[in-house]
Amino acid sequence: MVSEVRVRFAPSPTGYLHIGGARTALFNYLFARHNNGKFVLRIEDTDRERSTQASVDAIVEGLTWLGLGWDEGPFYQSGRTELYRDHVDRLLDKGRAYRCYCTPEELELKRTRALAEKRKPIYDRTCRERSDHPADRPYVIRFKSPLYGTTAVRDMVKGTVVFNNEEIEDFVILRSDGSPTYNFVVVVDDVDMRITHVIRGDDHLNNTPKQIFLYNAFDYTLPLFAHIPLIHGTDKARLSKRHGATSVEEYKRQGYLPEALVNYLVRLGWSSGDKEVFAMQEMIDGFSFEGVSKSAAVFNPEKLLWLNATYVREKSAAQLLAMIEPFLKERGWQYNSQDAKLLKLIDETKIRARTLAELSDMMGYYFKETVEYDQRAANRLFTADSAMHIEHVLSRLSLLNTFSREGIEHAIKGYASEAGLKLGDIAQPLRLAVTGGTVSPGLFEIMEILGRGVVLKRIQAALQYISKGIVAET
RNA sequence: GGUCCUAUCGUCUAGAGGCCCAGGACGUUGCCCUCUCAAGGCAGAAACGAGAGUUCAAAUCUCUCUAGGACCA
Repeated sequence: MVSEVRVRFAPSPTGYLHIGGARTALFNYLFARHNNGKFVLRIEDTDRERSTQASVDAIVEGLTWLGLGWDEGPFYQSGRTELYRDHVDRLLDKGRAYRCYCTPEELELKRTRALAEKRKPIYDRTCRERSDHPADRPYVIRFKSPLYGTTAVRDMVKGTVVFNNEEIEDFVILRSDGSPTYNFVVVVDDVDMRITHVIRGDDHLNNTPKQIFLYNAFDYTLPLFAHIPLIHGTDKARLSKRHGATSVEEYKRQGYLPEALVNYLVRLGWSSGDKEVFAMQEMIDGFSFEGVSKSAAVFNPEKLLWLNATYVREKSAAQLLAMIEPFLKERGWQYNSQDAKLLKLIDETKIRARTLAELSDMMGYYFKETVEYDQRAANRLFTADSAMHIEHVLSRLSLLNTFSREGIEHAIKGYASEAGLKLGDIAQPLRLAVTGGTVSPGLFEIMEILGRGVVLKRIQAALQYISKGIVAET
């Protein structure tokens, strides 16, 4: 029987869930699901100074929001110090590690001297064969790295990458304060959690030979590695805060849908032919490392926006209303989830909105008691001439038996043709009167949704506004 | 500085020697539709980093260079 696939996502809780981290999590998740394996969440909180519970919460919430559920964990490294200590002792007993008493000052001196003599600034292994154990001096524990030969990393993305063992020093596995180092802890944890496939950012590729040394020293079987390329900002440097929004939570707040973000992220470094839009199940079914690219990808907010828009469009009005709830609240707008007219308005508006925030903003005229006019548009459209036309339309609208889309259209188009106007000539001033702006869904639909009372009131208000302006001018 | 990774339109990518004077997507330009804005439809501009080599044939293989990135300090 082939052993079960087990992968892990192992973030440090020192900030929010980063876009890059989210994608690493996603690839792990997809690989696990594709292979009916297990996805483990491990919190790498060995850096107690910088790790916070708030950050753990943010990571958990972010993953949950994205729909990347894990099967085991979260496990915390901070609760596993015994295990690490025990493993250090095992290496010591085996003679694969040793205590190093060199002081930081000595090491610094060795380094600068090596640099001056154009040698590699790696540790010179002074303490490697030392047999005394001065009890009163602080020490670190170093791993006895092989002195010659090569180490090959077999990577599912990069292929086989060969490192010269001479390049790799006797690295520290336990600091003088007794805390284990990253490379050591990762190996112990991955073995302990029976991780079969290590999928992580390619910033770890250079660490991998050290980790392979450790696997070998413990006689553990190696996992398979997959080092996925990093995400870059527009300047091709690793994505960071100065490139704009980098936390998953920020995208949530800006009104992006999790499906859209996931879909965007999966296409950043992975492809399957020409397909662009993927449902989660399609990603799971189609995912493999064959389709993962080797080079870093630049994060493109425009494309994410486009994808988000396509997902917004596919949602029903009821779904969208539920989703924009926090956005409406934030704007102080009251609403009723059973409001059929609001649902209708959402249906009319969603095709024009790219985010939930935009969708909400575009419907402001529905919630506000009165509208404020876009000033430039008002100067252009609210003229004495258009006031005259608007007044005629007003009287026709007030005469309608039923204030329906068809009736409204008939009335307005009828007036326009009788007056020898193009529909646009009258529609734009009316739109401005009713919504306060020049951009909206179809005017007749909007009027029907707002209802006779509001429409007539707003047209009257516009007429008043215009007449005031004209008086002021003359 | 050392080691390692990478290199197709502005961006994400397809392409695994002839199907490629390079395909799709976002963005962009023009046109159509149209009450505005979107959406939609149609059309267009836009790339194999450079140089050697291998081969009848190279975006695809090899080497050098260049450029970017990551890691270690």
